[in-house]
This record gives sequence, structure tokens and C-alpha cells, in this order.
Amino acid sequence: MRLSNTFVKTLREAPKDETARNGALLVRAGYIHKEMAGIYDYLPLGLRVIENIKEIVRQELNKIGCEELLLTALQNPEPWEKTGRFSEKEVDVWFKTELASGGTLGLAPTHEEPITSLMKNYISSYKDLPRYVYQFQTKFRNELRAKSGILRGREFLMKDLYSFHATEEDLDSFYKEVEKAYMKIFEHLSLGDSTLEVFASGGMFSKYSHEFQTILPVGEDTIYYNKNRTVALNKEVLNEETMKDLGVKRDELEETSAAEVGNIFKLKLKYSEPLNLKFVDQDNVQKDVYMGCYGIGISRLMGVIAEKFADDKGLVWPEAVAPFKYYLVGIGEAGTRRAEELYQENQDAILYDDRDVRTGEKFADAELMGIPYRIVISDKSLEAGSLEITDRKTGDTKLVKTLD
RNA sequence: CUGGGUGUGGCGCAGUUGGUAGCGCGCGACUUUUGGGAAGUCGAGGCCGCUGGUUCAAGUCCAGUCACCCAGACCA
Repeated sequence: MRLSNTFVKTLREAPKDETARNGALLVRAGYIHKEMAGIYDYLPLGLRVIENIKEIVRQELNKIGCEELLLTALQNPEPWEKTGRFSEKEVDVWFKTELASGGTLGLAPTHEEPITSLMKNYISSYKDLPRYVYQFQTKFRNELRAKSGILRGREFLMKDLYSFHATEEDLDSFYKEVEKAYMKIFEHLSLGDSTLEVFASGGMFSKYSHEFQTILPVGEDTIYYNKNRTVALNKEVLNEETMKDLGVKRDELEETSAAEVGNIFKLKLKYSEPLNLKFVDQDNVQKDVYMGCYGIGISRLMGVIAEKFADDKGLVWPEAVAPFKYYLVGIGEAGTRRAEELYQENQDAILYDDRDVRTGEKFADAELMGIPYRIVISDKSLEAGSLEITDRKTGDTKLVKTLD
């Protein structure tokens, strides 16, 4: 991408309604634009980051046999009424709207009901099981208070996976596979070291669920974990019973704040029963389908990564999610000519700053945008017959002949 | 929702006892400059969140309302 070719501009100062570090930097660097509290536009660079995160998630899920689909955001109240979740009493974050022809629709805060209803069309026999389907979808939640930049929005992007099984044992074994896939995803995102799988409240259908929490000072959750990180739990389940279940003592546990980037649940029969999702087993008996659900906050992850790695100069993207690998600057006539050639040869990997502005401004923007490597081609570097590459993270500069 | 705070060009801010709305950044033109956010000159750009009220006169005073930020509560 040529910087001269995009409408996006960087800002020297953050707008004053954006105080969280992730939001302030993402706005300043031109990745997102705020429409309203908790409601953001994703600009070209921001969209690339989102797509990179999605692709990492997609690849790991596909490896364990998941299929991608896309459900609707607008919700027919019917299935939700069957589970009792269309009422504000049960789910207090509904956005609802009216149909011109009469009747109420909801904007989906999550998708258990519609996916369960949908699968009734396709699951009728044990031969149809198990199935794993997922989507990347915009969720709408009418939060009383949106905050922390893109960490907690009213409209946000989530990956939600739903699994369907003939038996609880099969659900259990797939659940374990998802746990492993999730850790791989967080490793690819450079969050492996700082993300813990923690025990959390399981709601009414199981004792515990699991959350994936990334250690982060501005995170909204408080978690506890032991020294070698083999056991971690959310504050909401920090009690005698849980500690006994997990075999830890209070004084072994350390406290930290963290951001929830994923949550996995064994739903069991919670939705299949009221929505009547059944199958015929080998013994010709009708049985309820066991279900699990598994979420990852895609847009929140972008905020967590931005927040976690940023320094005083701006964003610092891990290579796997960065919108571009290289930020290219040509200096002088010969340097600019060579830069243009290099860009032509590697357009997918390069953000080419071909603007007619001073070099200092280009350097400052390269750092603010957090592109992993900055390439400078100048008379100086050409004399050495090479390109000058600076690592955004360490600031180290080296000369190389060609890009790898 | 409770408490506190803020709304003035794209962004950050100033605006005194009510009297023709200003500064910095950014934007346009020209000149000089050109490896760390350049300098000068000239210029464009604003129903002062919205509605109503007081007044000869409201960015400024009064009432209402909306939005946004922070802390807390909430987070199926």
C-alpha cells in the first residue's frame, strides 16, 4: 500500500474522548475511528489487522475439523422466547428494533439460539454428528458503559464456535481439542506467554467454564494463579470449594488483572432441550444433542495486542498481525528510485511512505503505526550496496542486501 | 444506573464583569529547507452539542435535554 494513496492520516494528539492506551494509539495511528462510545469504524490498516487475526483463528479451527459459516445479526425472537432469553430480565444487553410490518427483532448479542434452530434442519441421525461450526460475526450488546477503547464495545467482532455431539464423552473430548487449539492461536498472536486458561463460573449447567485471560494491567477481570501457572482461576470462583477442587491453597496464588480473550462452555443440553434439537441414535432412540460453545473476541484481541506491546513511540505489532511487515522510506533521488522498485517487487508486504513529507515525519509515523520493520534506502545505504532495516521492537538497525 | 467531569473549525485548547469568536497542530499557495514530526509570508475553514428562556445584545446567565470521559455497580 502506498501512503499517498490512502485517505487515512495520523494524529499528533489523541482525541480527548479516547483515553485508553489501545484506543488512543489506534485512533492516532489511523487504524480505527470512533463513531460513538464503544462503536468503532475499522480503517484500512485496522481492517488488515482484524483479517490477520481472523486468519490465524480460522486456520487452527479448520485443522480440528470446524466449518465456517455466517449467521444473521437480526434475530427472530421465537427461539429466544423458547429459551427465555428474549427478556431483558435474562439478557439485559439486548438491542431491539421494530419491523416495519410489525413485530420485534433483536440484534444478536450471541448466537446459541439461532445456531441450534438452524442445525435442526441438518441433524437428525447419529451419522450427522459430531459437527463443529463457527463464524466471525458482529455482536451487539447494549452495555451500560462501554470503555477501554476497543476492549469493551457495544458493537464488536467475535468468533463463535458451536459443537454438536451424540454423547457427553464426545463433547468432553472435543472440548479438550479446542483448549489446545486456543492455546496455539494465542501463541501465534504472541500472547502465549501471557495468556492463561482459567477456571471461571460455569453458570447453571456445569460447575466451571474456562476462560482464556491475557495478563494486562487494564484488563477488567481479576485472576489468581500459582507460581508455575498450572492452576488459574477467576476471582468470581475464588472460594474454599474451588480451591479444594483444584488442589491449591490461597497463599500459593498470585493476583493479577487480565483481559478475557476467549471463553469456552459445555452447554450440554441447555439449548438443545428447549429448542428440541434431537437425533436418532444407533439403537433407534431419540436423544438430545450435546452442545458446546467457544468464543474468541477478535476486535478485543486487536485492542489487547495493541495495548500490551505499545511503547512510548506508538504501536508495536507482532509480525503475525501487523498490517504490513515493512515500512519503506526512500531518501534522495537514487534512494527513492530504488525504493519504488523494491515496492513494485513486494507490494503485499510493504507499506510504502511515498508522501512528499520530511523524513523525520515518516520515521515518526512508522513508529506510531508499529510496522515491525522499517526499511530506509538512501545514498548512504546504496553506497554500502544494501538496505537499512530497523526493528521496531528493539530499535536495532542492520544492513541487508535483499529482503528474505 | 450512582457519583464526578467535559462539550467552541478535522485534532488539542483559550475565551475576563454578557458587547463583531481566537491560538497551536493539521489544510491550500509561494519561497527557502530536506536521515528524526522544518521556517517565513499569505490564505481557506466555526449556527460555540441541541431546545427553550432572560436581555437592546448570549460561547458567556437560567432551565431542560443529548452526547462523551473517568470511578463504581453491571457484564446473560
